[in-house]
Amino acid sequence: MILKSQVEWALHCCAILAGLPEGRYLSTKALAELHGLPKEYLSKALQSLSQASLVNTTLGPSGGYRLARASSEINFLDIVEAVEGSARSFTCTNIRENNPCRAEGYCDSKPCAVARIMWEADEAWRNTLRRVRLSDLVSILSEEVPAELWQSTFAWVLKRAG
Amino acid sequence: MILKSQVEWALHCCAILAGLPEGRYLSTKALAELHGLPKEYLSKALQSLSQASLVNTTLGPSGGYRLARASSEINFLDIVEAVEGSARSFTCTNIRENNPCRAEGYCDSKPCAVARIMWEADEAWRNTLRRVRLSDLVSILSEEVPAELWQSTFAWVLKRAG
DNA sequence: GGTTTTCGGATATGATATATCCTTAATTCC
DNA sequence: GGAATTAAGGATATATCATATCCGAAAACC
Ligand code: FES
Ligand code: FES
Repeated sequence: MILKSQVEWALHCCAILAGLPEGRYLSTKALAELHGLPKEYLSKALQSLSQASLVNTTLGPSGGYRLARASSEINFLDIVEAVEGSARSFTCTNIRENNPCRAEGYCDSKPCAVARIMWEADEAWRNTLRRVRLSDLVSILSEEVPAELWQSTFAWVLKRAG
Repeated sequence: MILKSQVEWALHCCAILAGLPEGRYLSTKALAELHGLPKEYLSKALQSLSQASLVNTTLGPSGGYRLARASSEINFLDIVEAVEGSARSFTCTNIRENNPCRAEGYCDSKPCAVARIMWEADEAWRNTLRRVRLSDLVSILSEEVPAELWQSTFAWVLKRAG
């Protein structure tokens, strides 16, 4: 059970977009360069964010991506589910139905106990991600990343933001 | 991020083994038949349980599997990790290192904030699974499964247990 | 009109999950 | 001792999914 690397990419990109001044856009090219990622493939992750309405896009030479709402209104789960999908990690294939002792036509009323427990764990994972806002990540980063690097990075970004 | 179906299989098999009388073994063949699963492939899941020391095995005509310890001493995480592995679902590929603004040779002191948050969610998932014992599942099942089916199933199992 | 950009579709490649087969060694039963 | 049964593990095949690249269309900017 491994999340795709697109999840990491999307999170880092959102953190950068969160620092963008109102109304400016940042292109896939800039985001790919900044993170050392394949531009074409990163583009797919950004498209997922766009389809989930987490970011707005515009075309043309000064186009690119920006957050669709305030970074305090976007949480980690929004981003993770945008690229990873919202399907549960555990799927019940109902093998209990194959029990040869079961009466013909017998139908279970509830989802089975095994699945319910696994789904509970899934919910705990989701709840943790739901509680962390993108703005929280930005706060942490702005404290942890050396001030010099933090500033030069946003200077670099602003030079490329349309 | 999808768990393999072996996880479901292992959980159901453990629930059955938990109902086995002291010292008896149940073969892969019986477990596969009971759940309608490919015997050879289910065998791989059971081997994983064996390598994790969750079950004991014995060879020969009356051989098979039994729990290595009491069902109250085995939790869901034990079983899930036995077949799924214990690697974290999120891996930090350190793309922050690719930032062109970083000074040469600069080395980060801690794991990055993104990874720490994702790992926290992972821990929440694991903790939930850790809190549920195999004996808890058996209790739930014994209440939920119709008494008739529950009894006939264990009669079926006992007839095949060596 | 030419350039730059997002978007979607097509396609290729690699890794992993799923599944089967076969050999070996241990155990039971006769 | 010999035959039958079983788990363990290696080899292999197939399907699905993650990763990655490429291209054409449409939109925006100059
Ligand atoms: S029948 Fe297996 S998890 Fe529901
Ligand atoms: S650098 Fe991306 S998660 Fe650590």
